[in-house]
Amino acid sequence: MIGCSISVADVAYLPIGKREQTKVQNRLAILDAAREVFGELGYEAATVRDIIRRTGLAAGTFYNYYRSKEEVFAALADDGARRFAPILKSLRQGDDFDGFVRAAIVAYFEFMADEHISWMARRPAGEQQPHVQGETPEMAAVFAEVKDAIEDAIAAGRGPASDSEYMAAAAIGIAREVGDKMLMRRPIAVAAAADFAVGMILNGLKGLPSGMRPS
Amino acid sequence: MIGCSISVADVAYLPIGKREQTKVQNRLAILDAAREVFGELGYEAATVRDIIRRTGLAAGTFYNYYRSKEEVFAALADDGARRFAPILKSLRQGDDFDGFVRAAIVAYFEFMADEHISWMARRPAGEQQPHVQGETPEMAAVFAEVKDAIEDAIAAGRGPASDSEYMAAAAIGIAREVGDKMLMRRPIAVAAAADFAVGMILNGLKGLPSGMRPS
Amino acid sequence: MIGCSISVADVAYLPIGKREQTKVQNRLAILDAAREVFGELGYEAATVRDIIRRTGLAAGTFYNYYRSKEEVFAALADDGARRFAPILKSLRQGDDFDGFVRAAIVAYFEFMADEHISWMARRPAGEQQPHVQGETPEMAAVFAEVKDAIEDAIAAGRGPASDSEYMAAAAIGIAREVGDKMLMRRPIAVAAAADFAVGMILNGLKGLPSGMRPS
Amino acid sequence: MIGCSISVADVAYLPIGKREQTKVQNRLAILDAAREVFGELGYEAATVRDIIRRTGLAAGTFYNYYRSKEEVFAALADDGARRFAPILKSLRQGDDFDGFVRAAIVAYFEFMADEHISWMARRPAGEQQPHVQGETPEMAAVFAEVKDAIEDAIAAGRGPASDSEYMAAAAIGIAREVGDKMLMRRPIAVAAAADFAVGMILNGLKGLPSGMRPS
DNA sequence: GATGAATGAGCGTTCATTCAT
DNA sequence: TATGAATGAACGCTCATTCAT
Repeated sequence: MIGCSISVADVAYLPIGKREQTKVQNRLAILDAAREVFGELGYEAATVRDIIRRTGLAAGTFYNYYRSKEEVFAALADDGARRFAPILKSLRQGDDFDGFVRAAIVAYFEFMADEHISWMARRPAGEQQPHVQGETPEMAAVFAEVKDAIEDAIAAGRGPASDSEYMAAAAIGIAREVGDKMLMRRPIAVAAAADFAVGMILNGLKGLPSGMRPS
Repeated sequence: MIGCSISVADVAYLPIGKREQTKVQNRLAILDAAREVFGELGYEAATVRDIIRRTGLAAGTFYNYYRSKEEVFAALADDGARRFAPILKSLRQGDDFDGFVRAAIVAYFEFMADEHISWMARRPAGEQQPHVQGETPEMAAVFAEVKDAIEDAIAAGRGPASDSEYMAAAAIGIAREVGDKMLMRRPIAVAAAADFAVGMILNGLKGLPSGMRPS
Repeated sequence: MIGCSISVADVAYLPIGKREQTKVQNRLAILDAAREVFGELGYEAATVRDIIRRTGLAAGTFYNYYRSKEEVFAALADDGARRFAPILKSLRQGDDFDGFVRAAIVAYFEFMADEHISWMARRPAGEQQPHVQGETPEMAAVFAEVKDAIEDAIAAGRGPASDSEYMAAAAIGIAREVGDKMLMRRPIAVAAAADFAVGMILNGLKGLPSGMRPS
Repeated sequence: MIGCSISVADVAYLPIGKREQTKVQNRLAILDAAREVFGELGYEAATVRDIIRRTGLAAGTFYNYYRSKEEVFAALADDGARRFAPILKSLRQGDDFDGFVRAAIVAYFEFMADEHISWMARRPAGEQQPHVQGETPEMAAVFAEVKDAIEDAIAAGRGPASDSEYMAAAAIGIAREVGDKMLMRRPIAVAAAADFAVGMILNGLKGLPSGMRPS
């Protein structure tokens, strides 16, 4: 399990008074609500009102924690990136390119799957909104991190010697599109999707084993 | 040169009077403004009033031409798809998979380049907006067409036998990301980008010729 | 048959050229459309656009004939009053008060019934709008005329000697309310309604014959 | 004195803080403004923005209290009906028809007079709008109540045996028209107007005492 | 005179944000 | 600090009216 969503322990690791406890809880309530709203409506359609409505807090309280929709979005994204950072760090160090690619893809896909599952699980059973978009700010942020890592690795010459910018772009494109498809299948098969994506990145369509079929 | 953006001549081949001319001009002004706004803000963030403001027309005038943001967006997208249709049609017929992929990518990249150039050219020199997203509705529509074509071809078993949904997704991801990068380089080198993308799709990073470098 | 709706003959009784013919027709088209619209939507909800839409004429053409919704409403009302004038005139002359009241009520009810029937008849069969209001400007104008006549007669001392303003108000109130109910029954029974209203005006509830029942 | 219009004391019997006071004041300001606007322009012509403008509040504030023109109208009408309910209740019980009619008319006229006086009084001296229609939602609601009562009584056979629908209509017509005239006289003489209306309903013009004259 | 597109004020409503409590 | 009503800019859209054709 790579990522776990924000919890009180993440933020309040020091002895705290009643007041701070409330502050932390409010902050978490806002973040949770925001994640849901962004995931359901998408960034543009989401409004601050949507978020505060879901927290049960007063409108003004939101602004004690974040100054705008942008800021709470960034906070979520940062959280995703922060949780992903250790995994990513280890990736940047090895010098086996194939292994690096595989590790990066696996890490990214696992993160996505975890996020997606925990996000879906949090929704009440009978309450299936029709307009779920499915990408949380965390996923977007982690994607950006993976993208940077791949670009760095390729630019640093750890991969084949070709147009490094295009190479990174291609790898990223594969990761994003195959990752999205992966989330739409049941069960979510991270390993299979990662195998596919890595094979595709390294060897293209022609290098794929002919037996692969959707599970 | 595959597509050329809408011009007065396309629509008003029989200009009879001033009234008709103004109508055509206004329609084009709205379409141009809408393309810009969608390109800069994205579909969700764009508002009808943004479009109106950029035309300099009165608010009510917009509604003489289109009933909503959706409708003007659809008009732009349809135009892109319409101009792209003939090229696409020829693509779907051959049965050489490699050739098909190459043709599809080349067609898509050429369309993007044309659109991008004409879009950029239409902007006044000193007026470089900072928030340009760069994807017009036309590009989005054409991308969707190419995506369908690739998915169809792969699902029809014209490519290697593997997980066809993932295969299509991977090819699409490469096309989109490499295409976007291509537009950011000067000069815009369609052939080189297409070579890269096709090589990547078919043979992956490892199959790339080692000499490719950004021009 | 007391009233007949406006016809070409009413307005254009002189030899006329083609152009005048058109002008008359347009004017009538506008008046007819306006009557329908006012009858269906009521004065407030009706818009100039509703009227011109129904004529098939251009928007600007309306303003060659009337300057506003108010003006075309007034024209319809005037027409009603004009057609009703002769009947009313004869009423004002006799000196038998009971007879005057009966004649006034009968004339008013007959006018209403005619208008209502011809207005209903003009609507296409399958096209029963749900929001019909049922009072045309003509009816309103004729009602105002009858009101004046009754007020004049009572103020002139032709009726019982009491508070003449209240007397007229009471008579008017009866005429309006009973008249409206009359229009809602099928068949529309003018004579019976008039009998009732006259009896009520002259002798009150206690003077009514006990056998009267809705037909 | 039957009704008295809404006052702070009615609603805020336990004023706790400034917030609550302001809320009550705003609600009343909106209701007062709405009553004026409806009285002057009529329900159809009145707009939410007319009401807002007259309160001096911001546009959005209206929607903190009422969701629409319909809702604020209903609030006013409900208030009228609510204040009138006890009087009406007692009316429905007796079985002396003449007494019932008198009581109903008196109650209605007294309510109208109170409303009218308090409404006029609330207007600044120099500010006599020309377009006053004079019927507030409260009056309309109470009129509707009286109408129901009379229709019920007559339909129940408590009056003379004749066409009960027409009978009720006639009585209602008298009440409305005579009541309106009453409001235009100074001083407003409720008893005299009621005497007149009752006499008229029961015995018609011919049964009126000959000495009645406007005071 | 007829046309019908252009105009811009105005409508109902929502929203991010502020600030007195 | 939390509250939640007040604010007013902005939105999508309609309308009466004008005026070049």
